[in-house]
Amino acid sequence: MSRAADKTAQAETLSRAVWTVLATRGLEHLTVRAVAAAAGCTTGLVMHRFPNRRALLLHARRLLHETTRARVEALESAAATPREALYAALRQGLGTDEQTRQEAIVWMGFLAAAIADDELIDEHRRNNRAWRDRIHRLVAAAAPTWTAARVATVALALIAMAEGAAALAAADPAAFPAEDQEQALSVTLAAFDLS
Amino acid sequence: MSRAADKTAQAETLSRAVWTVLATRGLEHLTVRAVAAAAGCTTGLVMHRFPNRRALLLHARRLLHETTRARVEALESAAATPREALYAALRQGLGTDEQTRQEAIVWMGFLAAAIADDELIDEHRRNNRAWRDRIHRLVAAAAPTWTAARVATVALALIAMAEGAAALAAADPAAFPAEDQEQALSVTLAAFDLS
DNA sequence: GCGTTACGGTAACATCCGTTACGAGTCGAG
DNA sequence: CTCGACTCGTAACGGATGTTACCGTAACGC
Repeated sequence: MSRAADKTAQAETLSRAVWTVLATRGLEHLTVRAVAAAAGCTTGLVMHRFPNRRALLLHARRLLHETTRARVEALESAAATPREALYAALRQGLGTDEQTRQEAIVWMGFLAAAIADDELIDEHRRNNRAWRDRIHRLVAAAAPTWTAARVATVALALIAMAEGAAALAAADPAAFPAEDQEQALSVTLAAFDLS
Repeated sequence: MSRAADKTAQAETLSRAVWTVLATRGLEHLTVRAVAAAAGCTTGLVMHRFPNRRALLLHARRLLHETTRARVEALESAAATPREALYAALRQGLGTDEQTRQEAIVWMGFLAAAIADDELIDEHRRNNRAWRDRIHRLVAAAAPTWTAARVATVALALIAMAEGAAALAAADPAAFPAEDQEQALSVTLAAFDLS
């Protein structure tokens, strides 16, 4: 038991180290040695916990997915109305503070790494489709009279906007401050009569 | 003269090789040798043309910026009205065909590489700000009665949507087909009364 | 025609990478 | 207490990477 708990705790520590390296040094410096240094251990522990580097990245990717999913679900269940839930879910997907901006950088690093890795790209697609389906469901609940086609189109527009705003803000926080992103989201929801 | 022309032509060939490697193998395999192989030469030519790998990437990044800028300006000057120009500019920023999807992948690869490179991140910011200013100008022309604040907010929403749609489509073309992206753009412009 | 110069390929260099082998230390069962 | 299994750090290996030095060769001025 405690052994198993220790193992998962170590895996989580190493995954967080992967995020740290990815956010601060970028994909090109994401080496096993750099991860070990960020986690405060040696490469021996890393390679004992994961069979190889790809498995390490895949676990870190999945843990990031799980973390953000849990956060969104908490926001969603805390919301009073579907429209509040929709706004809260989209808002956390922007790059409005240091944490979400770093998440966006890590997100993008994984995506760049997924170009040459089938498992990573599969994970990314599964993740993005689940995210789209979630927003789809919230839009449908927020606008019950809409046709399915309009729900799908607006859901796509909304997740694209959140994704793009996060990417823009992650690379240039000064040019895309939090208030501007939130304003853009609010104005767009209002234009769709979803506010 | 011919020497200078040859030099710039070679630099362009090498930059296109950088794009090819970045689009097909990803940032992790973007090595000097891979670029030389894609360009059909050896590393000697590459290192004779550019002082080091970073200069090679920076040149490829700037050439990509210049290429897309020229394409957008051509679309803009060919448009009859500001609203047509706005739609055309945003539409080419989506990931609606193989070329634009590959451009989005390359774009993202450069962004991932820029995390650890000050010159690359500066280039990216300059580029994104110019792009935002262009859309800002087109929105202002398309909606002359709007306040400056609304123009800025809507411009941000629109470039975020285009950027995000391109990223989503580049990673998962099957889930985000061209028609859906175009539909989302059209519907959003209509919601803002810009169609 | 000849010497010079720039061009580009070859090969080497030091370094860093992922991965593996091995050994010291630790914990628990009998 | 002893022995075996497990954990993790150390060190090494083969291979790849960015970069440099060197050398043949083709083009250009005189």
